[in-house]
Amino acid sequence: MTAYYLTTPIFYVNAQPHLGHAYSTVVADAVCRYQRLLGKDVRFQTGTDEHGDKIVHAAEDAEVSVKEYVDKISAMFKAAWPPLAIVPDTFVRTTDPAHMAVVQGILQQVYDQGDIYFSEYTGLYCKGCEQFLTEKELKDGKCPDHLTEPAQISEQNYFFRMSKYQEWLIDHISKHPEFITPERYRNEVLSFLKEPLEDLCISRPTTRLTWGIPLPFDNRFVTYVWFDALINYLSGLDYPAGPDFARYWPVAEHVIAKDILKPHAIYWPTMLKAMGLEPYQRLHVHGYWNMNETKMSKSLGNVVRPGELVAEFGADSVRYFLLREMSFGLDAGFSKEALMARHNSDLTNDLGNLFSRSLTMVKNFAASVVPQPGVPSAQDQELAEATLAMLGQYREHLDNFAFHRALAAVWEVISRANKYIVSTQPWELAKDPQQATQLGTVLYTLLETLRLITLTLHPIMPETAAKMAEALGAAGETSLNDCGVGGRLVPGRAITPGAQLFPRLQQETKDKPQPPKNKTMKEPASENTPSPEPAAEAEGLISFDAFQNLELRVAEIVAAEKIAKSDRLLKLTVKAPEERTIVAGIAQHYQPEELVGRQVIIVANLKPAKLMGVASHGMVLAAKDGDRLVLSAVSGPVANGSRVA
RNA sequence: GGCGAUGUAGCUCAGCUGGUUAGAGCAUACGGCUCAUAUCCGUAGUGUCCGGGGUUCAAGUCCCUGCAUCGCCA
Repeated sequence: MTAYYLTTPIFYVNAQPHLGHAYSTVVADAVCRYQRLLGKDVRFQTGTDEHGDKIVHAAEDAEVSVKEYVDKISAMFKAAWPPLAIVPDTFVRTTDPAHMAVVQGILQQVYDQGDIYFSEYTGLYCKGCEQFLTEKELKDGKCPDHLTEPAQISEQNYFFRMSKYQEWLIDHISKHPEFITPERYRNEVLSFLKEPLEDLCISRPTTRLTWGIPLPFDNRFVTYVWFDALINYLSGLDYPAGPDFARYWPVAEHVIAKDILKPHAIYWPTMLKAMGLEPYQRLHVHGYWNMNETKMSKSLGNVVRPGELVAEFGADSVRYFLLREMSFGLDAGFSKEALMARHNSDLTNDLGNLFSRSLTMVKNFAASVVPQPGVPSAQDQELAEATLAMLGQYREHLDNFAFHRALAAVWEVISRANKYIVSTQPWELAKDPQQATQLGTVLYTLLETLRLITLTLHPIMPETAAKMAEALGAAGETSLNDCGVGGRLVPGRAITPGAQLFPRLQQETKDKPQPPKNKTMKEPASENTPSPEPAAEAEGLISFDAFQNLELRVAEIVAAEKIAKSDRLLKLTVKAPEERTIVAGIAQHYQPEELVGRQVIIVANLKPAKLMGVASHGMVLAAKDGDRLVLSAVSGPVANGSRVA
């Protein structure tokens, strides 16, 4: 069996897991599941990076011992993955004795062969921070934390002779176009390598830092950062003697975010070369998730906790969103609205509904078994062929980590299948016994399409794919090579429709005049019992139901202009969160330019009306106080579209 | 400051080696169907392809330059 080895970075434990960590790890998990689908023997590794002065300081701030601190945060990372349906095979901690021993062995080896030497390092040192600062970190030439000028001091340290391997590295990258992907990062590395490489400082004196791995050849120093962290990719395989190392290292691939490109694309291959090892096969570099235009980081308050998202949307929905929304390699924007939109439109409407309507028809028109197909018509064949073509694209894109493209290809087929149902009209065929064969062919083609779609979804949405496979009676079929061919579905097999795959998320999908929930709640009441409303209305009171019918939402005004020929009306463009036009009679009280950016409360489900020729979709609430008119507002910023109740 | 990336419809983005009227999804409007989770299908718009120069018969796509955003600088 062919082997496959994929790692995420090991995450630094100075902060809790956030969306960026989750993304790297979801990507790796999805690829590993895909490789398993291809029948490979897969090893999937992640872990935590636990040494260094930042962690010592974080522990001090938390008033716990460093050991307690790293144990706690590392455990949080470990616990973060199962809820996202992420299942690593190994979880390496750099404080594991086994890892530390491997690091020391490598240091000694490289030292013995002369690629580590003792020298002097000069830099700007802040006594308050007890560390060197780069010029970028300085504010007006001073340490931003202590507001003191750092001193120019020299320190003796050990250096890795990285420059020695520069030419080799340039040559290797040039000869292996796949070594660093996407290509933009490969170019970035090559252009960086045009400048002479300096040697890498790999130690810190124990007078400054003791929380690290002691250098085996000089116990006055601990090793610093990369010679510790990067080696996890080997120590997790029991380098040097373990059988896992021999098996998996030759097929090693890494997933990283772009901020650690240089260590992985330059330090790590040269380190490996110095150790006499082959470099990894491929390095896959992804971008950042931006939260409303600012980079996500723990220092800002806009951290999204993966666990919260899973609780709100479900693991599969979050995984799908992360893989579908970001073009691998580029940055992407994250918002709950976007996640909600993907969930409702791609998952609930397109996939979930296709699945539901297809299985219901099989249940109603074919007694819940896979029907015997007849001779396929041109339309039937077209769908079947498009599905098989999709499988090819899907594989090609996933091989290249182009998740968004792979998923676009799958959803193209989902869309085709929905069109296919409309044009074949199985419910009409079902009315005419003479067309039973044709009906059978249509339903068979649909089930076959769904079976293949299900196969492609296993790596992306494991829980959903399992449910779908179960309903299709294909639970055990998880080999893309064996099952990823057409016509494999056996007529007569039982089909068992299950529960809804993706419940619609209601909170921010109030675009439609009425959510179905209200309707079903109200209907029994109006049928079975006399409505209490008339009596209440007589006293000027309305029922709660009546209030619920009113859909109030917070909307942000993004544009405002006067309507010609009207001195009272303004045409407003608002985000609620979808964009809509509302005409408001407030021109005598507000200037258009002072409205932009304001959040107001609107009635979102008002019947559209034309005012002075402009269609208005909703109404802006305002208080009337004699001649004054004051717009409604919320007392603090909230997400556009938030329900007011 | 140096190196690099990004800037395309209201939103999120796709556009490989330059070549017919610049695309998709979402959102919006209108119409149709009823198998389905009020879902699905069809139709309809809108773009100084960041600005300014240039190369070319032809540039979103190449070159120069400016602006904005982001990353890296061991």
